[in-house]
Amino acid sequence: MTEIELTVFVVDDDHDIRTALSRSLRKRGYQVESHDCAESFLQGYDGRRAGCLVLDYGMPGMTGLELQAHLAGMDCPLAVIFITGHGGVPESVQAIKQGAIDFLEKPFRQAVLLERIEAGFDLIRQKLQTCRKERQAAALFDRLTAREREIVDRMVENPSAISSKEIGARLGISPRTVDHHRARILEKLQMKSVAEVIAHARHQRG
Amino acid sequence: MTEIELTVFVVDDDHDIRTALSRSLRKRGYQVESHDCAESFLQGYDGRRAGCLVLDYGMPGMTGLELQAHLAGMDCPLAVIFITGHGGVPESVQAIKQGAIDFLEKPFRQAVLLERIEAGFDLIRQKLQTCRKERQAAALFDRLTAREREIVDRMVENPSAISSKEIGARLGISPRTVDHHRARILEKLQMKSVAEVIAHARHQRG
DNA sequence: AGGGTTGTAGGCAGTATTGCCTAGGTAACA
DNA sequence: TGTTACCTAGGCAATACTGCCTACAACCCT
Repeated sequence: MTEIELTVFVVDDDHDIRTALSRSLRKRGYQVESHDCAESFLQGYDGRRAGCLVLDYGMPGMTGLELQAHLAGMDCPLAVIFITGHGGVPESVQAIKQGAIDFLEKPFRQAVLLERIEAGFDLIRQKLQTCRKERQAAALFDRLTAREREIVDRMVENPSAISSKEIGARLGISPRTVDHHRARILEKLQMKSVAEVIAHARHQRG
Repeated sequence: MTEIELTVFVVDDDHDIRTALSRSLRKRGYQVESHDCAESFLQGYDGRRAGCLVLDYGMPGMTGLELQAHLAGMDCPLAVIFITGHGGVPESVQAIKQGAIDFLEKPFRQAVLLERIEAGFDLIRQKLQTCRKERQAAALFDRLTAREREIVDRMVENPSAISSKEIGARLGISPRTVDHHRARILEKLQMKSVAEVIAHARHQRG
C-alpha cells in the first residue's frame, strides 16, 4: 500500500512560533506548511490533504475555533491540535467537544506536541484507511443504473419483502424483470446473495 | 412510555457546596443524592440508576477523574459534569476526552449548571431509549438455541454463502436440517427473510 | 442511420426455499 | 420413568430463484 504523505499544518499569527515550530518539525523529517492566519490556510487547503493542524486558538480574523468548526463541516482528514496563549478551561472544553485531539497551553514542551502529532497521524491514517474502503464499496454501487439502485433501495428499506413478486408489485413491473435486474445487481456488485447486498448497503448508509 | 426517574448525583468533598447544590436542585424539583467522596457514591450506586453526576474533580481518596474512568468502564447511564476549584486546561481536556459533558470552574453560575444538567438528562434519555431498543432486539436473539445461533453466526459472518447446502457442509449436517433450523430462526425472530436476520444481527453486533 | 445502453418481459431447465408432515436419538428434569 | 426440549433428517408439493436464451421499445451518441 502506498503510504500517503501526511503534512503538519501550522497556523499561528505569531511569527516566532511559526518559524520555530516549522524549523523544528522539518528537522525531524515532517512535511510542514505554515500560515499566519486561518484565511490564508483555507485558501491553500483543498479539503483532501491529510495530516495534523497545529492551530492557535486566539487569532485576529477568523479564530482557531471557527476554523476548526468550518473544517469539521467539511469532514476533512485533519487532526486538530490547539495551542494557545490565553485560552482557559471553557475554551479547551469547547475545542475538545468539537473534536480537537488536544489543547496545549503555551509554552509547551516540544516533546508533548510531537507525541500528539504522532497520535494525530495515527488517527488520520486510520480514518483514511476506513475512507478508502468505503470509497471502494461506493464505487461498486455507482455502477448500478437508476432502476437497479431503486431495487436495492427497496430491498434495504424493507428486507422482509424482497421476493421478486413483492418488489415487482411495489415498482409496478413484472417479477421476471425484477429477477433480471437482481441478477445484474449481484453481478455488478460482485456478490452472491441479496443478503450480502443488503448487509453492505446498510453498512454504508448507516 | 413510562418516564424513568432521573437523579442528579452530587459528589463533592466540600460540605457547603453539597448542601447548597442539593437544596437548590431539590427546590427545582430534581431528585438529588449527594456524597462526600467517590467511594461513598460507588457504594450506593448499582450501575443502573440513571441521571447526571455532578462531580468534583479534586477530592481526597479516589479523584473525580478516577471515578469517571471507573464508571466509563461500566457503561452506565450517567452524564458526568465536572466542577472544580483548581483544575486547569490539561485536566479539563482529559475529562472531556474521557466523555464528560462539561467541566465547570468554581465558582460557576447555577444557571449554567442547570442547563448542563438538562443537556445531560437529554443525552441519558436518548441513551436509555437506544439501550431499550437494543435489549428488545437482543431478547429475540436470546430465544434461539445454541445451534440456531450458530447458524445465524455463519450467515452473518459470510452472507455470500447462506444456502442450506453451504451451511450444512460447514457444520457437517444435512442441508435439510439447516432448512429446519432456519425456519425456526425466522419464526422465533419474527422475520420473513434471511436478509432481514442478517441485517438486524449486523446492526446489533456492529 | 447505426450502435450502445437501459428497461421491459417471456421461456425453460435446474436448483433452492418453504411449509407441513413424520420420526428417531439424546440430554435434562421432575 | 415419563416429559420436554433439542438436534437430527427425510418426503412431498408449492413457490421462488438462477442462468441461459430471445425480444422489443426508448433513448442517447456518433
